[in-house]
Amino acid sequence: MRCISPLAKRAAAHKLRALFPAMYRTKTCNDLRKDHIGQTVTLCGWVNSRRDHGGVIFIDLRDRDGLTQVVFRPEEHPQVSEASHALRSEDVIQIVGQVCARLEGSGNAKLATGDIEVIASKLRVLNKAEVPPFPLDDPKVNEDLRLEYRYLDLRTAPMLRNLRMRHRIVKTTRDYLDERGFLEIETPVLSNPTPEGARDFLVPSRLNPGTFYALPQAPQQYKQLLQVAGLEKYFQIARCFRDEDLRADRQPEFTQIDVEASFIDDVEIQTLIEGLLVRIFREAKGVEIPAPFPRMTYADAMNRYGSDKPDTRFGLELVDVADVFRDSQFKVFRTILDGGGVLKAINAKGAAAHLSKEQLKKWEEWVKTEFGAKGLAYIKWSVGGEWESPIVKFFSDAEKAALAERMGFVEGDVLFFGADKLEPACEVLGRVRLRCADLLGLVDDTKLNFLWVVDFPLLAFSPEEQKHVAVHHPFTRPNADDVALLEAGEYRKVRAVAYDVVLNGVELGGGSIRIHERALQAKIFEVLGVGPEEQEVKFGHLLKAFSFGAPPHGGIALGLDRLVMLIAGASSIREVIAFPKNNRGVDLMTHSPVEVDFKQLREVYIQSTAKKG
RNA sequence: GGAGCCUUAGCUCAAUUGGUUAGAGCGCUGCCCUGUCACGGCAGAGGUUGCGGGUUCGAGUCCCGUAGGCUCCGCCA
Repeated sequence: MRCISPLAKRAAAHKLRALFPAMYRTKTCNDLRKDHIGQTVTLCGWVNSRRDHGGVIFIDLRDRDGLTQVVFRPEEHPQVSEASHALRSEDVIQIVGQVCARLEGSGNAKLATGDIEVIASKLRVLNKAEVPPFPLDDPKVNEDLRLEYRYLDLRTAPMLRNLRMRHRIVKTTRDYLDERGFLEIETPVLSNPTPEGARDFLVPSRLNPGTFYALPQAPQQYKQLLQVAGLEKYFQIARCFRDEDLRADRQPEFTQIDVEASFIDDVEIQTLIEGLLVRIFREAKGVEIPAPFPRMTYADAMNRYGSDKPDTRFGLELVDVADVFRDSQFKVFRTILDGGGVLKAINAKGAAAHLSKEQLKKWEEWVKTEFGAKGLAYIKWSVGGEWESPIVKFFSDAEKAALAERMGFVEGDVLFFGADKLEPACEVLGRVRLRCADLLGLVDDTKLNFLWVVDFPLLAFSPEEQKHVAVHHPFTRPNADDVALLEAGEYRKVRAVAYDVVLNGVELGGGSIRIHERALQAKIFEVLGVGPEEQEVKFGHLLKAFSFGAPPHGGIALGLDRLVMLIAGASSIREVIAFPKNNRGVDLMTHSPVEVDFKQLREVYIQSTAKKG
C-alpha cells in the first residue's frame, strides 16, 4: 500500500471540497420540475438503473423521495461521461449538473420529474456497491431473502411507503390525543411477570440473584396506576412482548396505541377511538369513514357470524334451524338438540358448482383436524340435480321443505350445518363461512366495515384448568346490571363492560372499564381462584393503590401494527415493521436470538438446560 | 405440540411416465452502440437440484429421515 502523508490527504480533501459545494445536495430526486430549468443543482442518491448507449448515458438517480434522470453527455463533459461508464446499480453518487428540459417528445409521464433531466457536469462516487443479491424492484422475491437483506428491501418504494404510512399514523395519533388533553407517559419495560395471559419474556436481574423481570405483555397495571395517580388522561405508543407462537399478524414484540382515562364511561371511550380512527384514515389514507360505528353484542356476533370479530362485508349469516329438527328422526341432530346444543346452518349460494363431493369430504376433514369438530354436515344441490348429502335420507319431507324455506335453499346452493354446543357449533360454522366467502368471491376489498363488539362475557370456564378465567383480563368491570348474577354464582352469565373494535373481521383492539374498588377486585380474584395470599403477592400493590382513592377509569389498546397493515393493504404484519422477526421469532438479518457464552450466563446466575443438537 | 405447502443458476421459474450433456427470462462479465427510461445488439461465465440415506441398470423426478421458509390449528387477554 502506498503511504499518503496526512498533509497530502488534507490537500486532496480540500481539492474535493473546492470541486463540490459544501452541501451534499441542494435538491432531492423528487424536487425538480419545469420551473427549475436552467438551475445548477447538486443531487445525491443511489443508481437505480443505467442505460449506457456507448456515447450518451442515462442514470436514474434515486433517493427516498423519488427518481431523477441524470444525463452524461460526452460532447459537453467528456471526462465525467467517461467516468460514468463504471456506474452500477446501487452505487451511491453525488452529481452536479444543470436542470434542462427533456428533448422534444422524450418526456416520461411515469416520473414526477419526467419533464426534466439533469445534465451532469460533475460526478463523485460516494460509495461503490456490490451487485445486490436480488432485484430490488421484484415483488416476487422470497421473503426470507428480503429479510436477510432488510436494509436493501427497505429501499423499495412499497416498503418506504409502508414506513411513511406508519409514521403518519403514529403522528396523527399523538396529535389527536394531545389535542384532547392526553399525556404521553412511558412505563417500564422491565417489569413483573404476570400470572394471567400470555407467556412472558424473562430478564434475569444481575443485581438480585435468582430474580427476574418480565417484559410487559401490555402496560396494563401501570396505566391503571397512572389513573390512581390522578393523571386522568394517559396514552402511550407502547411496545409489548408476548412469548407465544407467531402468525402472519403476530410478532413477539409489537406496538399498541395504549389509552386510559378517568371519569369516563364505555361510550365515551368508544367515541374517542372512533374519532381517532376517522382522523387516521383521513390523514393516512385519504378516506372518510362514517362514525359512530355499529354496535353488536358478543352474543349476536357469535350467533350470526360465528365469531367475536365478525367480517360484515358480506352476508352468509348463520341461521338457527333447531326448531326444524326439534322432533327429527335423525339421531345426530336430535341428540345434540336434546342435550341443550344448537343446530345452525349457512347457505353458500351458488357454491355447488365450486365444490365436488371430494372437496366437500376434504372440507369435513379440514374442520375435524383444524378445529376439532365432530363433522361437517352438508347438502349440495347441483343445478338440475337432486339433494346430495350423506344425511338427507334421515330427513322427513316436512323437514326438507321447512329447511329449504328457512334457508332460501335453491338449485346451485350448498348448505353447511353446525351442530354442537353453542360456541363450538358457531365457531366452526363461522370458519366455514369465511372460507365460503373466499371461495365465492364475496369479499369486497373496498369496504371498510368497522364495528364495536360489546357485552363480552366477563368469565369463561376453562376445562383444562377446571376453573373460571377472565375473558378480557382480571381488572375488567362487570356490568352493573349483572352484579346480582355474580353474587349468585352464575358466573358465565355475567357480562363485562368490555368492547372490541373490529375492522373487516380483524380485531383492531379492545378495552374495558376497570374495577376501581378494592372489595370488588378482591371478589373477582376470588372467583378466578386467586386466593388472598396470592392476591397480596401478585397484585398487592394494585389493591393497595385502589384503597387510596382510585377514580373510576377505563381504557383501550389498539394494535398499531395490524392497523397499519390494514391501511397499507399489506398481507403480513412484517410488511409494516422495519425489522421484523420470522415465524420462529428469528431475525434473519442479525440471526437473533443467539447463544451466549457461559460467563455471560454466570453473571446473571443462569444455567442453560437446553440440549444441543 | 400438531397439520399442510414449498426448497433446481445471484433472482423468478421450467425440465413429459424415472432415461442422453438440467434449460429459459432477468441479473452479472466483456465488447459494440449518442436520446434511453423494462434501451438495443453480439459473446461469455454461472448448478453438490437444501442436506443425509434408500429403491433402481439409471433419481431433480419415487421412498425414508433431516434442515430451512411460509400458512394454519393449539397457544396468544
